[in-house]
Amino acid sequence: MDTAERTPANAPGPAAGAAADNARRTRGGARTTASMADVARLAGVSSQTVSRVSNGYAGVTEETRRQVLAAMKELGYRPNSAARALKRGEFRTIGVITFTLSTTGNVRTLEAIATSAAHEGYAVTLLPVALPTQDEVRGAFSRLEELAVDAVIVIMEVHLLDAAMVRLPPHVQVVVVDSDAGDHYTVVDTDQAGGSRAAVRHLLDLGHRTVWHLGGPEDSFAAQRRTDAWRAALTEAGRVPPPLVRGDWSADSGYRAGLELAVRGECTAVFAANDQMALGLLRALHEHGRRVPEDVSVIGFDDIPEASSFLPPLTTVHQDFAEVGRLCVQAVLSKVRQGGPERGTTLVPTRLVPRASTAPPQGSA
Amino acid sequence: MDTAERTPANAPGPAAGAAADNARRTRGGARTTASMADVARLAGVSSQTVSRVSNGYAGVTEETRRQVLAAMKELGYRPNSAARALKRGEFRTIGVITFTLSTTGNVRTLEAIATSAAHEGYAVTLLPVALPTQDEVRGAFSRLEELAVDAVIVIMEVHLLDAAMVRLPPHVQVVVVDSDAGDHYTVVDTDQAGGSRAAVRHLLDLGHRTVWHLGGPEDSFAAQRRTDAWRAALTEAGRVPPPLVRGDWSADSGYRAGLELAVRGECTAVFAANDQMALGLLRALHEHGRRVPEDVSVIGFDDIPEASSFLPPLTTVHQDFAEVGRLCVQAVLSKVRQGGPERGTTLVPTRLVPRASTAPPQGSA
DNA sequence: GTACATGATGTTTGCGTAAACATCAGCCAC
DNA sequence: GTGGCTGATGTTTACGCAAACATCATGTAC
Repeated sequence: MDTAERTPANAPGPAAGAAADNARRTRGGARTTASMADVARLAGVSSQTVSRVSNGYAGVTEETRRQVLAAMKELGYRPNSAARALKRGEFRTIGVITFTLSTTGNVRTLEAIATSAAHEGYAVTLLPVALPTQDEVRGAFSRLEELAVDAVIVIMEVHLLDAAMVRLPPHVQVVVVDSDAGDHYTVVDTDQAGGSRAAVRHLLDLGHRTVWHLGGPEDSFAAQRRTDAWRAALTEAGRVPPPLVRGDWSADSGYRAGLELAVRGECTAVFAANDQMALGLLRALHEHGRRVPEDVSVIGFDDIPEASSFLPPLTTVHQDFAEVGRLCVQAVLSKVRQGGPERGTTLVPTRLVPRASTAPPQGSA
Repeated sequence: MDTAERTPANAPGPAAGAAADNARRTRGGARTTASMADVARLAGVSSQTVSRVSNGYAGVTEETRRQVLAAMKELGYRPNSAARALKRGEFRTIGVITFTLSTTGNVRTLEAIATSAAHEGYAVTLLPVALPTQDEVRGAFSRLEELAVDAVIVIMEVHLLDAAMVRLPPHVQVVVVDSDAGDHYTVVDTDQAGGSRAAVRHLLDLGHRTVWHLGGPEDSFAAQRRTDAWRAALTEAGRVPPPLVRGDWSADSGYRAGLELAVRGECTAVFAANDQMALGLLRALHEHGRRVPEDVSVIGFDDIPEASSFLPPLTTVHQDFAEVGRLCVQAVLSKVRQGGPERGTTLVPTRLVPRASTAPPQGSA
């Protein structure tokens, strides 16, 4: 019994040796970190007192606290988060499930989530889904089931989530970005409709007869909403929506779509559903000798950092990803804390950023 | 009592009633998930047998296994990872510390890390560092100290890591991306030098007298290495390196630097340290009436997806971020498993992607 | 038939922490 | 001074899991 001869008092005295021994005891040959008990022995207090100091509870003498802190430092003590999580029943971790990080929006949102979460003392665990297939999504969620998270933020179309028939750990709260499922989930999203409307109005106000649209992929809810809003804004203004041209968000797809649009002389204004496609579009127009903005005006969506360096600098709709991320964390944590499954959609406003790719039409009219 | 009439089989019998009670016991009013004990009671076996089934050990009768699985399903049992981690002494989690996710490289590497880690049954926890200041870095690491991770991958300059004087939890293994500190850490990185050399050679082979360089920020090791290799390649070829122009990786900074370069008639070829700066450079050259590639050849680094849609499509050096991420995970897990602190640097090769922004010089020579 | 292996299962224990409860000294009121 | 009362600290316990060990049938060798 190494601890048998411990002198009571408040002070370790001869027991200090045993404490040190214990602190560097091994498990399976590997050095283990010191536990609360080790600190307690070295400081000559009970482990509960160490716990109190560790968690910053009142009711510990300044003297005792100092002693404990010193012991912690000497042993290099750090709380074992597994034990802590087990005891407290929470992990202080948020899981984020997202598709490919190749779109600016997802990345910026993720970054904002991580930053906000850190601020709240939460860690963020990343669950990438390589492909938007049911199997992949289901795989991610089944990994999630075994994962140590208190809440989940899903950055993806909710219909894929439903389609995957995932069952989440029952107590895990979910917030979804990019969806219209506000009646089933808590949703935080950019005001896609408002931004699209602003883009269309901007072009109409410049004097264009109508506005063409280079839309995103069919299975994207965000793309769908931008397209719907484009159509609605035109109809409201009494204009006839031209046929829809679709891309897949990539610059290449924008280029291919642009090849079609470039040969249509009647097309003087295009609203691209994101900046990357607008980039490809600019290239296609350029190659066909159609000047921007003299012959064709182009407006994008997102306001990626490079947009101001396009040729010409791109007029676009700015999204506040940081705010989206912040609101996601706030929403999901309020659900965790209050348990309430508040549903509904929160929209983050957008802002039109006029640059050099839009101008009044010059050829016709 | 729905389960009360269950016949004992191997045991409890009258005790079964308590099982149901316990399975739906509450904690602080909130419903708790079922534990192994609950499953065991319902299945009429010991919790150890449940554990065996849960972990796929042999030595369980098919009959028993079925019963246990059925009970698990009925109760919606999922293993508590905190308890598991506490018991096993490992978290199956890798922490990733990184600066801003606004650079393609970091993001792509992160994504590859997450994917590889998932493959190995590991989760990835993200620790963002908002600003490259010592305080921020130190903050990230102090959060890390309380974090449940077995290993850490650092995507940043190691000198910042050292400067922050961080002490990592002793048993946590580290792998660093983007550094030359292979003698102190395990480093995985792109072959910056090889890629830069290839870029310079490509331009010289086209007949350019020399190659200008639009370098990255001074505090970036990657930028430093690209710059060094550029200089070395020129010197080797007997050319005189022109003065260095620097940006900060952003397209805007490339534009500003481009304004300087555009007015220098003797500049016929530029090697930009990344594609974003190349984009800004293209814009500046265009605005000054200098055609690319006829008057000036431009080559980038990274091969971001948009590079093929630039005006003109950008010749660039392709980085295999997926491979970098994969190797990081492999390296860090081998350290975790073998405990060996193998140091040294692993380089991932690059590949030159010729597109339309480079050509033989036409004006002079 | 006894002894002894084998395989299936049950029992005990402890991981590190923190809540709940217990103790104990000092202090105040009357 | 006796009976609370307060504040500081110690003791017990349980969180959920899985390793280590214990048990107990059954089968098999001689």
